[in-house]
Amino acid sequence: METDKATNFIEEIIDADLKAGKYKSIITRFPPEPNGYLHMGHAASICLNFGVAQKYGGTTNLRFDDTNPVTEDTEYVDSIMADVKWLGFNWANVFYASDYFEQLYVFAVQLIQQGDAYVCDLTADEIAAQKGTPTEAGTHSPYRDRSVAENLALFEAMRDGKYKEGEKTLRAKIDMSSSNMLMRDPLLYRIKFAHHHRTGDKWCIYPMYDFAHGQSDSIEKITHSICTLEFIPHREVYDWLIEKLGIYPSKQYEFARVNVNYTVMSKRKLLQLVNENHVTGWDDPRMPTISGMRRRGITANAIRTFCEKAGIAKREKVNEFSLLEFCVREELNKIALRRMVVFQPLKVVITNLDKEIELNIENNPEDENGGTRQLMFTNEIYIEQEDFVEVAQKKIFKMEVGQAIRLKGAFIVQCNEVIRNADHSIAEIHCTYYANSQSGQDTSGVKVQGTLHWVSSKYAIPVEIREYDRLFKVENPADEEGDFKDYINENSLNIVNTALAEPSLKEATLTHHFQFLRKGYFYLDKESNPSTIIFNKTVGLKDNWSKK
RNA sequence: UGACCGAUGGUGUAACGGUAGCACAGAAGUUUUUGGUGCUUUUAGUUGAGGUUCGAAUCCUUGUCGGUCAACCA
Repeated sequence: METDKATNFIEEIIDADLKAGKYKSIITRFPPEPNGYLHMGHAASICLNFGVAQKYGGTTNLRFDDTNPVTEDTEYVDSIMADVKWLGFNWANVFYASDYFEQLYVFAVQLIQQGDAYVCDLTADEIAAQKGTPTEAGTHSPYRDRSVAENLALFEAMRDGKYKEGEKTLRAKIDMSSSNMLMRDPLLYRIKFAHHHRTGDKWCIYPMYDFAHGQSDSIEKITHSICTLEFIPHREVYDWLIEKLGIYPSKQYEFARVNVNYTVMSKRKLLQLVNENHVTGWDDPRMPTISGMRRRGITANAIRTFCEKAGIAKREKVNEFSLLEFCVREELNKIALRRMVVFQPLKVVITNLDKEIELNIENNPEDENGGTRQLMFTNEIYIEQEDFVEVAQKKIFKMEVGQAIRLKGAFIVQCNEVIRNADHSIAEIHCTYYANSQSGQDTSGVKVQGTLHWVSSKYAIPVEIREYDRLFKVENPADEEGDFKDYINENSLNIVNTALAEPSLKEATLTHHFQFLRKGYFYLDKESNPSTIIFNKTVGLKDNWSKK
């Protein structure tokens, strides 16, 4: 059954289970709560859950863990489904924990009948007080020994809306002196008169996570229920409930959440960034959300590669953002169409050119079948301001008076003269071109000191460029003193609106990824329109030079 | 100072009693009509102390450090 060697401890477990004949095939599930957008941490969980099922010939369910109606919404359901699909995974079924509310109620009644659950009248504060502490045993609720009949009647009355929120709960009768706080008679049901995004106002009692998750797993016959480390203490409750109920014994396994430095990876914190307008939305390109990364131009492939390289383990970890950048560049280098865009234009006049010359330039040197595009070389062009230097430096790759340089895909030009404005600032540069130096058919023999990107002033189109920096100034905002928002990098967005692009970029769509030569990888923003063409910088080119 | 989980280069991850390897990051070189890409080389690691063993990252004991748990959240 197994294809390759297990590459992590989860796969080792599955390997062993399959070999032992414990299961014929496996079923996993990805169980998001629809109360926020998916982020890189979820991507790791998605890749793991769908990945192992694929590898071992099993299936994966998408299950919305929608047991808390006050925070959940269909907006999130829609975005989650879109994100999972975009990442490239297909679920066998879409389920909702709310699909099982009736069954869960029956399970609860069974527990009551077995004497394993009771209705408790204690308030939240009272329950907290009698719960004890990690080093001190708790005390029994005075309602712990109600009769089965009384519990049954009370629980039914809870369902019927006879009590107010907080007035009564259903609790499992386990062990108030357990060293595991979660085993001290955990709540199973609470009363909430809230409108549920799917069941509407049908219910006023809702199961807690502990009484929904494992039961849902069991109903779906999930073989390997993979969750994050913080659920380790829940496993004891998970197993206890399944055993008492006598239902399909799904098993829970835990792995470490994936984090990335210089950002935060919690829905609660990301929600704050959105609500307090530190970013423009869940899909702001600076956000580590799947939708944010997608909008920025990061590909699903790159995210999957990143998750694979980040690996699966049982210890808390923080991955370096540079690993993600590497995965993005590796992918984009292969597929991005090369284009030229000048961010800060400097006019260059080719004084000996009296015609327009049509050029064909390759779309991607890494892709033989990438084809070419047409560009016009004209006697007035723009280069990058910083690509002209007045003071000669050692090892320069720039334009300089008296020196020759190549214009990418076009000709070698000799820089002759700087024309100045009244205030002595540079107005334009005058050059002459070598007619026999055309790219690909150069017979000039002229040595150049580098190659520059350029655009024709006649044909160039204005574009807006949005460049992004890390969202936080510190590696791990959650670990710092005080509020994580104190460490927000207020310069994380830089908008360039002086940029001029080669005309082919008018046709850019969201199916294209671009490399603007010598600038980085860029992707059309969803706010782009024919009158304002906007590109997001996905990631810069690797730069070994500016550091030296 | 309870229970549970964990500890391998800067970061992440392998090794399943038998040569500590890989990737990212860093450094050096090379190629290059992108200071990109490619290619070559290279720096750097087993949490401390004891034990078991011919042999320990791995097994045992113990210390240290980190994380989690006392939401009617998931």
